[in-house]
Amino acid sequence: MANADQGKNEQVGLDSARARVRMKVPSVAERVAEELRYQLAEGFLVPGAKLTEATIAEDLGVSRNTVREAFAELAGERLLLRQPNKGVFVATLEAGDIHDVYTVRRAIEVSSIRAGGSPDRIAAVRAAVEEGKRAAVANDNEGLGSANQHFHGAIVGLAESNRLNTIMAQILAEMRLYFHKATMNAHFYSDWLKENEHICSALEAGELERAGDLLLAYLNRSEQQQTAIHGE
Amino acid sequence: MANADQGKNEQVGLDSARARVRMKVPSVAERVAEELRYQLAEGFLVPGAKLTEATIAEDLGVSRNTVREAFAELAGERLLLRQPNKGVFVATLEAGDIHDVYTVRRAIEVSSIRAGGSPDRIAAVRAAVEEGKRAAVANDNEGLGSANQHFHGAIVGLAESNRLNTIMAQILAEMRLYFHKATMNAHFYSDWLKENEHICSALEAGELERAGDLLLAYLNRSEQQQTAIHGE
DNA sequence: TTCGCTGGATTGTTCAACGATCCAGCGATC
DNA sequence: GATCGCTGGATCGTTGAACAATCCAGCGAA
Repeated sequence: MANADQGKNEQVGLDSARARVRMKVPSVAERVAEELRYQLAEGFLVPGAKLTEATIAEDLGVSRNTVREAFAELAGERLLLRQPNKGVFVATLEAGDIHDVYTVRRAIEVSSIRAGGSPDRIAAVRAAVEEGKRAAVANDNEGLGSANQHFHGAIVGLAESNRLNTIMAQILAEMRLYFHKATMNAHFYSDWLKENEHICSALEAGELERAGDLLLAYLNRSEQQQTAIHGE
Repeated sequence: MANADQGKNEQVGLDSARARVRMKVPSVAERVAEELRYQLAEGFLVPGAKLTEATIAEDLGVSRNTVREAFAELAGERLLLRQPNKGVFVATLEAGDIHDVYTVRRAIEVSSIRAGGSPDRIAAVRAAVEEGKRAAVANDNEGLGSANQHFHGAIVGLAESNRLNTIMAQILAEMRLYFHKATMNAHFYSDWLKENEHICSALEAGELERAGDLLLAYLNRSEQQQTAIHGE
Protein backbone atom coordinates (compact mmCIF):
# COMPACT_ATOMS: atom_id res chain seq x y z
CA MET A 1 0.00 0.00 0.00
CA ALA A 2 2.75 2.38 0.93
CA ASN A 3 4.56 1.24 -2.15
CA ALA A 4 1.59 1.83 -4.37
CA ASP A 5 1.24 5.39 -3.17
CA GLN A 6 4.89 6.01 -3.57
CA GLY A 7 4.78 4.82 -7.13
CA LYS A 8 1.69 6.86 -7.84
CA ASN A 9 3.12 10.08 -6.50
CA GLU A 10 6.18 9.60 -8.62
CA GLN A 11 4.25 9.22 -11.80
CA VAL A 12 1.29 11.56 -11.63
CA GLY A 13 1.51 15.22 -12.40
CA LEU A 14 1.65 17.89 -9.77
CA ASP A 15 -2.06 18.76 -9.78
CA SER A 16 -3.33 15.24 -9.34
CA ALA A 17 -0.56 14.59 -6.85
CA ARG A 18 -1.84 17.44 -4.74
CA ALA A 19 -5.34 16.12 -5.14
CA ARG A 20 -4.28 12.66 -4.12
CA VAL A 21 -2.21 13.44 -1.06
CA ARG A 22 -5.40 14.07 0.85
CA MET A 23 -3.79 14.14 4.26
CA LYS A 24 -2.31 10.78 5.08
CA VAL A 25 -4.84 9.27 7.44
CA PRO A 26 -4.16 5.54 7.21
CA SER A 27 -7.15 3.58 8.34
CA VAL A 28 -6.81 1.47 11.42
CA ALA A 29 -6.87 -1.71 9.39
CA GLU A 30 -4.04 -0.37 7.26
CA ARG A 31 -2.00 0.49 10.31
CA VAL A 32 -2.53 -3.01 11.66
CA ALA A 33 -1.43 -4.44 8.33
CA GLU A 34 1.60 -2.19 8.37
CA GLU A 35 2.53 -3.31 11.86
CA LEU A 36 2.22 -6.95 10.88
CA ARG A 37 4.24 -6.36 7.72
CA TYR A 38 6.92 -4.84 9.88
CA GLN A 39 6.96 -7.76 12.28
CA LEU A 40 7.10 -10.16 9.36
CA ALA A 41 9.99 -8.36 7.70
CA GLU A 42 11.83 -8.12 10.99
CA GLY A 43 11.53 -11.82 11.59
CA PHE A 44 9.46 -11.33 14.66
CA LEU A 45 6.88 -13.59 13.13
CA VAL A 46 8.45 -16.67 11.66
CA PRO A 47 7.02 -18.68 8.75
CA GLY A 48 4.43 -21.17 9.89
CA ALA A 49 3.51 -19.28 13.02
CA LYS A 50 -0.17 -19.06 13.75
CA LEU A 51 -1.83 -15.71 14.17
CA THR A 52 -4.95 -15.83 16.30
CA GLU A 53 -7.43 -13.10 15.55
CA ALA A 54 -8.42 -12.49 19.14
CA THR A 55 -4.83 -12.34 20.35
CA ILE A 56 -3.67 -9.86 17.72
CA ALA A 57 -6.79 -7.79 18.29
CA GLU A 58 -6.09 -7.55 21.98
CA ASP A 59 -2.38 -6.94 21.56
CA LEU A 60 -2.94 -4.05 19.21
CA GLY A 61 -6.02 -2.78 20.96
CA VAL A 62 -8.32 -3.01 17.98
CA SER A 63 -11.42 -4.95 17.12
CA ARG A 64 -11.36 -8.46 15.78
CA ASN A 65 -13.08 -7.36 12.60
CA THR A 66 -10.35 -4.85 11.95
CA VAL A 67 -7.66 -7.47 12.40
CA ARG A 68 -9.61 -9.59 9.98
CA GLU A 69 -9.42 -6.90 7.31
CA ALA A 70 -5.68 -6.57 7.81
CA PHE A 71 -5.35 -10.35 7.46
CA ALA A 72 -7.24 -10.24 4.19
CA GLU A 73 -4.88 -7.64 2.84
CA LEU A 74 -1.75 -9.52 3.83
CA ALA A 75 -3.15 -12.78 2.55
CA GLY A 76 -3.62 -11.07 -0.80
CA GLU A 77 0.07 -10.27 -0.73
CA ARG A 78 0.93 -13.90 -0.03
CA LEU A 79 2.54 -12.98 3.27
CA LEU A 80 -0.14 -14.78 5.25
CA LEU A 81 -1.96 -17.98 4.44
CA ARG A 82 -5.58 -18.29 5.35
CA GLN A 83 -6.84 -21.76 6.11
CA PRO A 84 -10.62 -21.72 6.48
CA ASN A 85 -11.80 -22.50 9.96
CA LYS A 86 -8.27 -23.14 11.09
CA GLY A 87 -6.68 -19.75 11.20
CA VAL A 88 -4.13 -17.61 9.44
CA PHE A 89 -0.48 -18.57 9.37
CA VAL A 90 2.67 -16.84 8.33
CA ALA A 91 3.34 -18.05 4.81
CA THR A 92 5.80 -20.90 4.48
CA LEU A 93 8.03 -21.83 1.60
CA GLU A 94 6.41 -24.65 -0.37
CA ALA A 95 8.18 -26.79 -2.91
CA GLY A 96 8.67 -24.81 -6.07
CA ASP A 97 8.10 -21.44 -4.46
CA ILE A 98 11.70 -20.39 -4.80
CA HIS A 99 11.66 -21.15 -8.49
CA ASP A 100 8.33 -19.42 -8.76
CA VAL A 101 9.54 -16.24 -7.15
CA TYR A 102 12.60 -16.12 -9.33
CA THR A 103 10.52 -16.75 -12.42
CA VAL A 104 8.60 -13.58 -11.67
CA ARG A 105 11.77 -11.67 -10.95
CA ARG A 106 13.36 -12.79 -14.20
CA ALA A 107 10.29 -11.69 -16.11
CA ILE A 108 9.90 -8.22 -14.69
CA GLU A 109 13.45 -7.27 -13.81
CA VAL A 110 15.01 -8.32 -17.09
CA SER A 111 12.16 -6.81 -19.05
CA SER A 112 12.52 -3.53 -17.19
CA ILE A 113 16.25 -3.21 -17.62
CA ARG A 114 16.11 -4.17 -21.29
CA ALA A 115 13.73 -1.28 -21.93
CA GLY A 116 16.13 1.17 -20.37
CA GLY A 117 14.85 4.18 -18.46
CA SER A 118 15.03 7.90 -17.93
CA PRO A 119 18.25 9.43 -16.57
CA ASP A 120 16.85 9.98 -13.09
CA ARG A 121 15.65 6.40 -12.91
CA ILE A 122 19.09 5.22 -13.87
CA ALA A 123 20.48 7.55 -11.25
CA ALA A 124 18.28 5.81 -8.71
CA VAL A 125 19.85 2.49 -9.65
CA ARG A 126 23.29 4.02 -9.27
CA ALA A 127 22.31 5.40 -5.88
CA ALA A 128 21.38 1.91 -4.70
CA VAL A 129 24.75 0.60 -5.82
CA GLU A 130 26.56 3.29 -3.89
CA GLU A 131 24.36 2.64 -0.89
CA GLY A 132 25.54 -0.96 -0.98
CA LYS A 133 29.16 0.08 -1.13
CA ARG A 134 28.79 2.35 1.86
CA ALA A 135 27.11 -0.41 3.83
CA ALA A 136 29.98 -2.73 2.90
CA VAL A 137 32.72 -0.47 4.23
CA ALA A 138 30.64 0.16 7.33
CA ASN A 139 30.30 -3.58 7.81
CA ASP A 140 26.58 -3.02 8.04
CA ASN A 141 25.12 -6.39 7.24
CA GLU A 142 21.57 -5.22 7.58
CA GLY A 143 22.24 -2.25 5.35
CA LEU A 144 23.67 -4.53 2.69
CA GLY A 145 20.42 -6.40 2.52
CA SER A 146 18.29 -3.32 2.11
CA ALA A 147 20.69 -1.88 -0.44
CA ASN A 148 20.34 -4.97 -2.58
CA GLN A 149 16.58 -4.78 -2.37
CA HIS A 150 16.71 -1.12 -3.30
CA PHE A 151 18.89 -2.00 -6.24
CA HIS A 152 16.46 -4.51 -7.67
CA GLY A 153 13.52 -2.30 -6.83
CA ALA A 154 15.19 0.53 -8.74
CA ILE A 155 15.69 -1.75 -11.73
CA VAL A 156 11.98 -2.43 -11.93
CA GLY A 157 11.47 1.28 -11.31
CA LEU A 158 13.07 1.91 -14.70
CA ALA A 159 9.82 0.86 -16.33
CA GLU A 160 7.88 3.51 -14.41
CA SER A 161 4.95 1.16 -14.07
CA ASN A 162 2.80 1.33 -10.96
CA ARG A 163 1.70 -2.23 -11.40
CA LEU A 164 5.19 -3.61 -11.88
CA ASN A 165 6.35 -1.63 -8.86
CA THR A 166 3.72 -3.08 -6.58
CA ILE A 167 4.33 -6.58 -7.89
CA MET A 168 8.03 -6.20 -7.21
CA ALA A 169 7.36 -4.73 -3.78
CA GLN A 170 5.33 -7.79 -2.90
CA ILE A 171 7.97 -10.14 -4.17
CA LEU A 172 10.62 -8.34 -2.14
CA ALA A 173 8.41 -8.53 0.93
CA GLU A 174 8.12 -12.25 0.40
CA MET A 175 11.86 -12.58 0.13
CA ARG A 176 12.38 -10.59 3.31
CA LEU A 177 10.06 -13.03 5.00
CA TYR A 178 11.53 -16.22 3.65
CA PHE A 179 15.21 -15.49 3.28
CA HIS A 180 15.74 -13.79 6.53
CA LYS A 181 18.85 -12.24 7.91
CA ALA A 182 19.70 -15.50 9.59
CA THR A 183 20.41 -17.09 6.24
CA MET A 184 22.19 -14.01 4.96
CA ASN A 185 25.77 -14.14 6.09
CA ALA A 186 28.37 -11.66 4.95
CA HIS A 187 30.03 -13.97 2.45
CA PHE A 188 26.70 -14.20 0.74
CA TYR A 189 26.85 -10.55 -0.22
CA SER A 190 30.40 -10.60 -1.48
CA ASP A 191 29.58 -11.50 -5.07
CA TRP A 192 26.78 -9.26 -6.04
CA LEU A 193 28.33 -6.06 -4.77
CA LYS A 194 30.59 -5.86 -7.78
CA GLU A 195 27.98 -7.55 -9.89
CA ASN A 196 25.50 -4.77 -9.22
CA GLU A 197 28.26 -2.35 -10.16
CA HIS A 198 28.73 -4.09 -13.51
CA ILE A 199 25.04 -4.18 -14.25
CA CYS A 200 24.68 -0.54 -13.37
CA SER A 201 27.64 0.44 -15.51
CA ALA A 202 26.25 -1.40 -18.50
CA LEU A 203 22.93 0.30 -17.95
CA GLU A 204 24.53 3.73 -17.75
CA ALA A 205 26.50 2.98 -20.91
CA GLY A 206 23.30 2.15 -22.72
CA GLU A 207 24.34 -1.47 -23.25
CA LEU A 208 20.91 -2.70 -22.35
CA GLU A 209 21.24 -6.19 -23.80
CA ARG A 210 24.39 -6.84 -21.86
CA ALA A 211 22.88 -5.40 -18.70
CA GLY A 212 19.94 -7.72 -19.14
CA ASP A 213 22.15 -10.73 -19.66
CA LEU A 214 24.18 -9.92 -16.56
CA LEU A 215 21.07 -9.48 -14.51
CA LEU A 216 19.60 -12.71 -15.81
CA ALA A 217 22.76 -14.59 -14.97
CA TYR A 218 22.72 -13.13 -11.48
CA LEU A 219 19.13 -14.13 -10.90
CA ASN A 220 19.79 -17.67 -12.08
CA ARG A 221 22.76 -18.02 -9.80
CA SER A 222 20.89 -16.49 -6.90
CA GLU A 223 18.04 -18.92 -7.35
CA GLN A 224 20.54 -21.76 -7.35
CA GLN A 225 22.08 -20.56 -4.12
CA GLN A 226 18.78 -20.12 -2.37
CA THR A 227 17.64 -23.52 -3.53
CA ALA A 228 20.81 -25.02 -2.16
CA ILE A 229 20.32 -23.41 1.24
CA HIS A 230 16.65 -24.09 1.71
CA GLY A 231 14.99 -27.34 0.79
CA GLU A 232 14.19 -27.77 -2.87
CA MET B 1 -9.18 -16.74 -6.25
CA ALA B 2 -10.60 -19.31 -8.60
CA ASN B 3 -7.61 -18.69 -10.79
CA ALA B 4 -5.15 -19.20 -7.98
CA ASP B 5 -6.63 -22.52 -7.06
CA GLN B 6 -6.69 -23.58 -10.66
CA GLY B 7 -3.02 -22.75 -11.01
CA LYS B 8 -2.20 -24.55 -7.81
CA ASN B 9 -3.94 -27.73 -8.73
CA GLU B 10 -2.10 -27.79 -12.00
CA GLN B 11 1.29 -27.56 -10.46
CA VAL B 12 1.27 -29.54 -7.24
CA GLY B 13 1.71 -33.25 -7.04
CA LEU B 14 -1.15 -35.65 -6.53
CA ASP B 15 -0.72 -36.07 -2.79
CA SER B 16 -0.69 -32.42 -1.91
CA ALA B 17 -3.45 -31.82 -4.43
CA ARG B 18 -5.60 -34.26 -2.56
CA ALA B 19 -4.67 -32.57 0.68
CA ARG B 20 -5.43 -29.16 -0.73
CA VAL B 21 -8.78 -29.80 -2.35
CA ARG B 22 -10.39 -29.97 1.07
CA MET B 23 -13.96 -29.80 -0.18
CA LYS B 24 -14.60 -26.58 -2.01
CA VAL B 25 -16.50 -24.53 0.54
CA PRO B 26 -15.98 -20.97 -0.59
CA SER B 27 -16.59 -18.57 2.24
CA VAL B 28 -19.47 -16.15 1.94
CA ALA B 29 -17.10 -13.25 1.41
CA GLU B 30 -15.47 -15.12 -1.43
CA ARG B 31 -18.79 -15.83 -3.04
CA VAL B 32 -19.69 -12.16 -2.80
CA ALA B 33 -16.38 -11.26 -4.40
CA GLU B 34 -17.02 -13.81 -7.11
CA GLU B 35 -20.45 -12.40 -7.81
CA LEU B 36 -19.06 -8.87 -8.05
CA ARG B 37 -16.24 -10.06 -10.28
CA TYR B 38 -18.83 -11.60 -12.54
CA GLN B 39 -20.89 -8.43 -12.69
CA LEU B 40 -17.77 -6.42 -13.41
CA ALA B 41 -16.66 -8.70 -16.22
CA GLU B 42 -20.13 -8.75 -17.67
CA GLY B 43 -20.30 -4.98 -17.78
CA PHE B 44 -23.17 -4.86 -15.36
CA LEU B 45 -21.10 -2.54 -13.23
CA VAL B 46 -19.50 0.16 -15.31
CA PRO B 47 -16.25 1.95 -14.42
CA GLY B 48 -16.83 4.81 -12.06
CA ALA B 49 -20.02 3.40 -10.61
CA LYS B 50 -20.34 3.68 -6.87
CA LEU B 51 -20.93 0.60 -4.78
CA THR B 52 -22.64 1.29 -1.48
CA GLU B 53 -21.90 -1.23 1.22
CA ALA B 54 -25.42 -1.29 2.63
CA THR B 55 -27.03 -1.67 -0.77
CA ILE B 56 -24.84 -4.54 -1.89
CA ALA B 57 -25.24 -6.19 1.49
CA GLU B 58 -29.00 -6.06 1.23
CA ASP B 59 -29.08 -7.11 -2.42
CA LEU B 60 -27.00 -10.18 -1.77
CA GLY B 61 -28.51 -10.91 1.60
CA VAL B 62 -25.26 -10.77 3.53
CA SER B 63 -23.85 -8.63 6.28
CA ARG B 64 -22.16 -5.31 5.66
CA ASN B 65 -18.94 -6.60 7.17
CA THR B 66 -18.88 -9.46 4.73
CA VAL B 67 -19.35 -7.11 1.80
CA ARG B 68 -16.53 -5.10 3.23
CA GLU B 69 -14.20 -8.08 3.08
CA ALA B 70 -15.15 -8.75 -0.51
CA PHE B 71 -14.46 -5.11 -1.34
CA ALA B 72 -11.02 -5.38 0.20
CA GLU B 73 -10.22 -8.37 -1.96
CA LEU B 74 -11.38 -6.73 -5.17
CA ALA B 75 -9.61 -3.50 -4.30
CA GLY B 76 -6.42 -5.53 -3.96
CA GLU B 77 -6.99 -6.72 -7.51
CA ARG B 78 -7.40 -3.16 -8.72
CA LEU B 79 -10.95 -3.86 -9.86
CA LEU B 80 -12.39 -1.55 -7.25
CA LEU B 81 -11.04 1.69 -5.90
CA ARG B 82 -11.52 2.49 -2.26
CA GLN B 83 -11.78 6.12 -1.31
CA PRO B 84 -11.78 6.49 2.46
CA ASN B 85 -15.02 7.83 3.85
CA LYS B 86 -16.42 8.25 0.37
CA GLY B 87 -17.06 4.75 -0.77
CA VAL B 88 -15.79 2.17 -3.22
CA PHE B 89 -16.05 2.72 -6.94
CA VAL B 90 -15.53 0.55 -9.95
CA ALA B 91 -12.01 1.25 -11.12
CA THR B 92 -11.64 3.73 -13.94
CA LEU B 93 -8.93 4.05 -16.52
CA GLU B 94 -6.51 6.76 -15.48
CA ALA B 95 -3.98 8.37 -17.74
CA GLY B 96 -1.12 5.98 -18.32
CA ASP B 97 -3.02 2.92 -17.18
CA ILE B 98 -3.21 1.43 -20.65
CA HIS B 99 0.52 1.72 -21.05
CA ASP B 100 0.97 0.36 -17.56
CA VAL B 101 -1.11 -2.72 -18.23
CA TYR B 102 0.70 -3.46 -21.46
CA THR B 103 4.04 -2.98 -19.77
CA VAL B 104 3.17 -5.80 -17.42
CA ARG B 105 1.88 -7.96 -20.25
CA ARG B 106 5.04 -7.44 -22.28
CA ALA B 107 7.14 -8.40 -19.28
CA ILE B 108 5.41 -11.61 -18.34
CA GLU B 109 4.04 -12.83 -21.66
CA VAL B 110 7.23 -12.37 -23.63
CA SER B 111 9.31 -13.78 -20.83
CA SER B 112 7.06 -16.82 -20.60
CA ILE B 113 7.03 -17.62 -24.28
CA ARG B 114 10.80 -17.11 -24.62
CA ALA B 115 11.36 -19.76 -21.97
CA GLY B 116 9.29 -22.27 -23.90
CA GLY B 117 7.23 -24.85 -22.07
CA SER B 118 6.28 -28.47 -21.73
CA PRO B 119 4.40 -30.16 -24.58
CA ASP B 120 1.06 -30.13 -22.81
CA ARG B 121 1.42 -26.45 -22.04
CA ILE B 122 2.10 -25.79 -25.69
CA ALA B 123 -0.91 -27.91 -26.51
CA ALA B 124 -2.98 -25.63 -24.32
CA VAL B 125 -1.85 -22.66 -26.37
CA ARG B 126 -2.79 -24.51 -29.53
CA ALA B 127 -6.17 -25.33 -28.06
CA ALA B 128 -6.85 -21.65 -27.45
CA VAL B 129 -5.97 -20.87 -31.05
CA GLU B 130 -8.39 -23.49 -32.33
CA GLU B 131 -11.03 -22.21 -29.95
CA GLY B 132 -10.68 -18.81 -31.56
CA LYS B 133 -11.05 -20.26 -35.05
CA ARG B 134 -14.20 -22.09 -34.08
CA ALA B 135 -15.65 -18.92 -32.57
CA ALA B 136 -14.80 -17.08 -35.78
CA VAL B 137 -16.66 -19.44 -38.09
CA ALA B 138 -19.56 -19.46 -35.64
CA ASN B 139 -19.56 -15.66 -35.72
CA ASP B 140 -19.46 -15.76 -31.94
CA ASN B 141 -18.13 -12.37 -30.99
CA GLU B 142 -18.19 -13.10 -27.32
CA GLY B 143 -16.41 -16.39 -27.83
CA LEU B 144 -13.69 -14.63 -29.78
CA GLY B 145 -12.95 -12.43 -26.81
CA SER B 146 -12.63 -15.29 -24.37
CA ALA B 147 -10.57 -17.29 -26.82
CA ASN B 148 -8.06 -14.48 -27.06
CA GLN B 149 -7.87 -14.21 -23.30
CA HIS B 150 -7.38 -17.95 -23.07
CA PHE B 151 -4.61 -17.71 -25.62
CA HIS B 152 -2.65 -15.14 -23.69
CA GLY B 153 -3.39 -16.88 -20.43
CA ALA B 154 -2.02 -20.09 -21.90
CA ILE B 155 1.13 -18.27 -22.98
CA VAL B 156 1.81 -17.20 -19.42
CA GLY B 157 0.87 -20.73 -18.41
CA LEU B 158 3.94 -21.94 -20.23
CA ALA B 159 6.05 -20.72 -17.32
CA GLU B 160 4.09 -22.91 -14.89
CA SER B 161 4.34 -20.24 -12.25
CA ASN B 162 1.49 -19.78 -9.79
CA ARG B 163 2.43 -16.19 -9.20
CA LEU B 164 2.65 -15.28 -12.86
CA ASN B 165 -0.67 -16.99 -13.46
CA THR B 166 -2.47 -14.99 -10.82
CA ILE B 167 -0.86 -11.77 -11.99
CA MET B 168 -1.98 -12.49 -15.52
CA ALA B 169 -5.46 -13.42 -14.34
CA GLN B 170 -5.76 -10.06 -12.62
CA ILE B 171 -4.54 -8.19 -15.65
CA LEU B 172 -7.04 -10.02 -17.83
CA ALA B 173 -9.80 -9.19 -15.37
CA GLU B 174 -8.83 -5.55 -15.59
CA MET B 175 -8.95 -5.68 -19.35
CA ARG B 176 -12.36 -7.30 -19.30
CA LEU B 177 -13.51 -4.43 -17.14
CA TYR B 178 -11.99 -1.60 -19.12
CA PHE B 179 -12.10 -2.79 -22.70
CA HIS B 180 -15.55 -4.15 -22.70
CA LYS B 181 -17.44 -5.84 -25.47
CA ALA B 182 -18.85 -2.51 -26.54
CA THR B 183 -15.45 -1.44 -27.77
CA MET B 184 -14.71 -4.80 -29.29
CA ASN B 185 -16.22 -4.96 -32.70
CA ALA B 186 -15.67 -7.85 -35.06
CA HIS B 187 -13.12 -6.11 -37.24
CA PHE B 188 -11.04 -5.69 -34.14
CA TYR B 189 -10.50 -9.41 -33.94
CA SER B 190 -9.66 -9.92 -37.59
CA ASP B 191 -5.91 -9.36 -37.24
CA TRP B 192 -4.90 -11.38 -34.29
CA LEU B 193 -6.68 -14.54 -35.33
CA LYS B 194 -3.97 -15.38 -37.83
CA GLU B 195 -1.42 -13.68 -35.65
CA ASN B 196 -2.10 -16.06 -32.81
CA GLU B 197 -1.75 -18.87 -35.32
CA HIS B 198 1.69 -17.62 -36.33
CA ILE B 199 2.86 -17.22 -32.77
CA CYS B 200 1.62 -20.66 -31.86
CA SER B 201 3.30 -22.22 -34.88
CA ALA B 202 6.59 -20.61 -34.03
CA LEU B 203 6.23 -21.87 -30.49
CA GLU B 204 5.47 -25.39 -31.63
CA ALA B 205 8.45 -25.26 -33.98
CA GLY B 206 10.71 -24.31 -31.09
CA GLU B 207 11.52 -20.93 -32.61
CA LEU B 208 11.14 -19.21 -29.29
CA GLU B 209 12.93 -16.00 -30.19
CA ARG B 210 10.72 -15.45 -33.20
CA ALA B 211 7.62 -16.32 -31.22
CA GLY B 212 8.64 -13.76 -28.62
CA ASP B 213 9.23 -11.10 -31.25
CA LEU B 214 5.86 -11.75 -32.85
CA LEU B 215 4.13 -11.58 -29.50
CA LEU B 216 5.93 -8.40 -28.57
CA ALA B 217 4.95 -6.78 -31.85
CA TYR B 218 1.36 -7.78 -31.30
CA LEU B 219 1.30 -6.33 -27.81
CA ASN B 220 2.78 -3.06 -29.00
CA ARG B 221 0.24 -2.75 -31.75
CA SER B 222 -2.58 -3.71 -29.44
CA GLU B 223 -1.57 -1.03 -26.97
CA GLN B 224 -1.52 1.48 -29.79
CA GLN B 225 -5.02 0.52 -30.86
CA GLN B 226 -6.43 0.67 -27.35
CA THR B 227 -4.79 4.01 -26.74
CA ALA B 228 -6.32 5.33 -29.96
CA ILE B 229 -9.79 4.19 -28.94
CA HIS B 230 -9.79 5.34 -25.34
CA GLY B 231 -8.33 8.62 -24.24
CA GLU B 232 -4.58 8.59 -23.80
C1' DT C 1 -5.12 -50.13 17.75
C1' DT C 2 -8.88 -48.09 15.93
C1' DC C 3 -13.13 -45.90 16.11
C1' DG C 4 -16.33 -42.58 17.70
C1' DC C 5 -17.66 -39.23 20.80
C1' DT C 6 -17.33 -35.03 23.39
C1' DG C 7 -15.76 -30.54 24.97
C1' DG C 8 -13.10 -26.53 24.20
C1' DA C 9 -11.14 -23.27 21.24
C1' DT C 10 -11.18 -20.58 17.08
C1' DT C 11 -13.09 -19.01 13.06
C1' DG C 12 -17.13 -17.32 10.06
C1' DT C 13 -20.85 -14.34 9.97
C1' DT C 14 -24.28 -11.37 11.55
C1' DC C 15 -26.22 -7.45 13.93
C1' DA C 16 -26.61 -3.05 16.21
C1' DA C 17 -24.56 0.96 17.47
C1' DC C 18 -21.83 5.36 17.45
C1' DG C 19 -18.41 8.66 15.97
C1' DA C 20 -16.09 10.54 11.85
C1' DT C 21 -16.28 12.20 7.44
C1' DC C 22 -18.07 13.87 3.30
C1' DC C 23 -21.43 16.29 0.43
C1' DA C 24 -25.26 19.11 -1.04
C1' DG C 25 -28.15 22.65 0.06
C1' DC C 26 -29.19 26.94 2.10
C1' DG C 27 -28.91 31.11 4.13
C1' DA C 28 -25.90 35.14 5.61
C1' DT C 29 -22.61 38.37 4.46
C1' DC C 30 -19.88 41.31 1.63
C1' DG D 1 -24.24 37.91 -7.42
C1' DA D 2 -20.50 35.35 -5.41
C1' DT D 3 -18.30 33.60 -1.43
C1' DC D 4 -18.37 31.86 3.09
C1' DG D 5 -20.02 29.10 6.81
C1' DC D 6 -23.29 26.28 8.72
C1' DT D 7 -26.28 22.33 9.03
C1' DG D 8 -28.46 17.99 8.12
C1' DG D 9 -28.39 13.61 5.92
C1' DA D 10 -25.98 9.80 4.08
C1' DT D 11 -22.25 6.72 4.20
C1' DC D 12 -18.17 4.95 5.92
C1' DG D 13 -14.99 3.25 9.81
C1' DT D 14 -14.79 0.77 13.82
C1' DT D 15 -16.32 -1.49 17.71
C1' DG D 16 -18.40 -5.06 20.69
C1' DA D 17 -21.22 -8.84 21.33
C1' DA D 18 -23.40 -12.79 19.94
C1' DC D 19 -24.14 -17.39 17.83
C1' DA D 20 -23.39 -21.16 14.51
C1' DA D 21 -19.92 -23.92 12.15
C1' DT D 22 -15.77 -26.10 12.21
C1' DC D 23 -11.69 -28.13 13.81
C1' DC D 24 -8.76 -30.53 17.11
C1' DA D 25 -7.13 -33.04 21.06
C1' DG D 26 -8.24 -36.12 24.42
C1' DC D 27 -10.64 -39.95 26.18
C1' DG D 28 -13.16 -44.00 26.45
C1' DA D 29 -15.19 -48.22 24.18
C1' DA D 30 -15.01 -51.96 21.05
